[in-house]
Amino acid sequence: LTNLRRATALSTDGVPPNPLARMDALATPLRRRRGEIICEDGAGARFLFRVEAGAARRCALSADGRRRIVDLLFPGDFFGFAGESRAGSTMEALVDATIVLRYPRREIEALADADPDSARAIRALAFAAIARLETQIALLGRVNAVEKVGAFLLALEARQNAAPAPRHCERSEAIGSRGEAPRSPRGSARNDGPGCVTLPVSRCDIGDFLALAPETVSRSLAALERRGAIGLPAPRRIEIIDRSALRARCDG
Amino acid sequence: LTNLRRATALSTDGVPPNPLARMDALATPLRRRRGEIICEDGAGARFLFRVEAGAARRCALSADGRRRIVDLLFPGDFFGFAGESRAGSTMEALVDATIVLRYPRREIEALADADPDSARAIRALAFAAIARLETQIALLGRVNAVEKVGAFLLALEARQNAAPAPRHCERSEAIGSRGEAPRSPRGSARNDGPGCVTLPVSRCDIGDFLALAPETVSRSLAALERRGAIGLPAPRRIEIIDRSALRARCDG
DNA sequence: CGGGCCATTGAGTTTCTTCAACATTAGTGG
DNA sequence: CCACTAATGTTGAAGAAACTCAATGGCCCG
Repeated sequence: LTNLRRATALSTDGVPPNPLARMDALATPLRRRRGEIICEDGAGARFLFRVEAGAARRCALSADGRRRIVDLLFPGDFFGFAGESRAGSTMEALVDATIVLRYPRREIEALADADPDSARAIRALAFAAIARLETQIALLGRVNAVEKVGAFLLALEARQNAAPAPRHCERSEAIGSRGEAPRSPRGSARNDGPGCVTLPVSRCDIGDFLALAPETVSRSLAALERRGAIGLPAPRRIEIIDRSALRARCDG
Repeated sequence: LTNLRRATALSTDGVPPNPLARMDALATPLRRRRGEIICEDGAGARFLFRVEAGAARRCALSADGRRRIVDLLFPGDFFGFAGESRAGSTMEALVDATIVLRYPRREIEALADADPDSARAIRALAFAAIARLETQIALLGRVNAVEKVGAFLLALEARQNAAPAPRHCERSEAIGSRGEAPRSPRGSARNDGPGCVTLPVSRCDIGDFLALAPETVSRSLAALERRGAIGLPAPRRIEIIDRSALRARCDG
């Protein structure tokens, strides 16, 4: 995947320079503010999505009215592979100035058939999505609430660090220049400094993600702070002090 | 996916008749008995796997010695996309006469580059794996143990029914003819009749899959039986009597 | 027939959830 | 500039749920 990013960054000529750019030529960019819905229900059957900037959550409503966050999406993450025929499935922006590219599924399939490079890129994205989901399964499989939260923090840090530079600068800048400035005082999904994670989600969201009550999330964070594993300078900012203390109990 | 199966079943000529058969030409069939290891650790980085017959579980050992079942695999299911660099990851047969096809990753990638049909088939398999994992996430997100077990039963029934006929008959029969007979008195992963599921796994396995203690699994099954949702003629056989009673509480 | 694995059931304990109150912060309008 | 409001986060206490430990019985296999 790093190769793909590098190729993207270096592309300069007018011809579609790389597989991702060729795909993006088919895409419709969707710009959303915090809390706004990006797509609903069966849209996943006709479209694929990729987060370009910001962050998003994918939710599913149960019959009992409980909300489940199935996936957290950060820049570079794909979504929509499974067809998503499930009802009550929504995708919402977590921060302001979230940009999601929407690809028509049929055209993407046609592009993949015609262009092996694009097909390879799509496979890589699908495999990345699988890895993401498997990490999530390993997370949910933990027994302890503290372990769940600790592993969640490590996974979040890894994913925020894994997307260091904005890709497809030409496109996202073009969009950003005609909207408001992309800075947001508290909603940034980007990592600020080594060992420091800015949570783009509330305690309640984390709870829906980890199958925990929000109070339990709060208590688990407090417990991790007490034992010196993390620091909590602000509710949405977390310093990861003792990474091994988290990993020791949370390694899968 | 049904189109792929139909095409496979109808193929008769000598030329590699369809994408899956072209992929299978690169595969090494692995035949395992119940409990035997199919692959270990980083093998997923070099290979892809597809279950041909029987059933398998994919496990990950935590640091605390706890075992997590990350995925249950039935005929047609793929595995190995994510590279699986995680240590302590194993894949084991759940029933006798389990056959798994092992594909060299590099050759599969090369085939996908050269043959759009194969690439499309691989995408379809990857998307199916994503759907599988998302179902699993929705399962783990449930709060109640009874709900988890109920949803697990429905998902298991759906997946066992989704693979009605053995694919690639020529190949698996050729293998079966030089081994023992594929019948197994209690290990069949196939559905036996409408609304009846044969569990290929122990209560302990189910617990490792759903993040529950085996006793809780047993109690949940007993509770579902008491409320008339299921019948338990034998420990490994489950009649699904009131599907809506399971779905009402377990719909995602 | 004995041994081991699996499944079930019971009792006690830990953990998490729920309900509630309170603190903090951001946004709003006077 | 300040009060007000709403959303969010924290903390406490009671209850429910699941886990652990333990014992029992069934089944298959040697």
